[in-house]
Amino acid sequence: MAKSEEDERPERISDAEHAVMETLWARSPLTAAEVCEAVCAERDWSLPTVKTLLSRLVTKQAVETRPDGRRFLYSPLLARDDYVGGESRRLMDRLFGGRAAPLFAHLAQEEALTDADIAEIEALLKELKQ
Amino acid sequence: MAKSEEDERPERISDAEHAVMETLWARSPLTAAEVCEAVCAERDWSLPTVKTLLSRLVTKQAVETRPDGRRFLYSPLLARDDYVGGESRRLMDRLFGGRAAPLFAHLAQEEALTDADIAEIEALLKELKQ
DNA sequence: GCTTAATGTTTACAAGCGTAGTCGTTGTGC
DNA sequence: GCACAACGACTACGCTTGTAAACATTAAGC
Repeated sequence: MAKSEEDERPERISDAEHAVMETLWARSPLTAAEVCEAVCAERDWSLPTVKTLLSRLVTKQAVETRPDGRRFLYSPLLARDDYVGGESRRLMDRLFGGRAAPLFAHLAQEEALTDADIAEIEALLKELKQ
Repeated sequence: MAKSEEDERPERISDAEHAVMETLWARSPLTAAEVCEAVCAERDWSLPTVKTLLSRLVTKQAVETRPDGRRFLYSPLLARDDYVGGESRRLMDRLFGGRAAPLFAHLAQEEALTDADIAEIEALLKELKQ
């Protein structure tokens, strides 16, 4: 047991793969055909493309399969929150020295914040402080 | 003038390229060798690697060159703020429906916010509201 | 004048990604 | 029983990325 690292390699999920994940996060389990129904139109993909992406996601252990007769039902293994958290953190680390405040400041400065956003954030802050 | 699109293709900057950009944002203009001095150790790169990345960045119009005798001085053409803004927006759009509040909520929930962050954000909010 | 060191340009090459076609198997309708 | 449709697996292929070596040019030192 010289290798304690196991395999915990998060295995980056690509952009196209992410679109498939979103579909599965929205509803699962789904067959490959159902996933295609949900995304093929929007992204202008063919069914084979979706199948490839699903396979890759299975390899990356982001999606799991359950046999259902002759076909598979696909479900997310990776939780959306984990993915979102990882990506957010990556961005913060790369661009804002790992701190949230500068990120926030940037958004504010860019006027990317709506009044609703501001109100919502204020409410969150209040909660955090108590 | 049938083509009004010109060329405004933001041309995604890769991870490795970004490291070079950070160097140039920190100080510029720099020669290739100077850029290498700044990043080669950390990323374990060789000078040729840096040269390749610089060329690609020039192609992508993210960096400009000024001849200095027989060599070039490299400077960023793309402003850091623009890059950071674009990347932040991309993340928000992809993962948070384009809204800042959910992103913020996520950070809060993940306890990625330090007390200092919270204080800073509060101050920003106050400013925004007035 | 000629070798050499510095510097940009070109070429390389494996891995990852986007996109999709082909193949082999197998349940199903007739 | 058999043709066919559905489905996953395998293969493909061009592009980008990470990483770097080979090459060409040229200023500079001897």
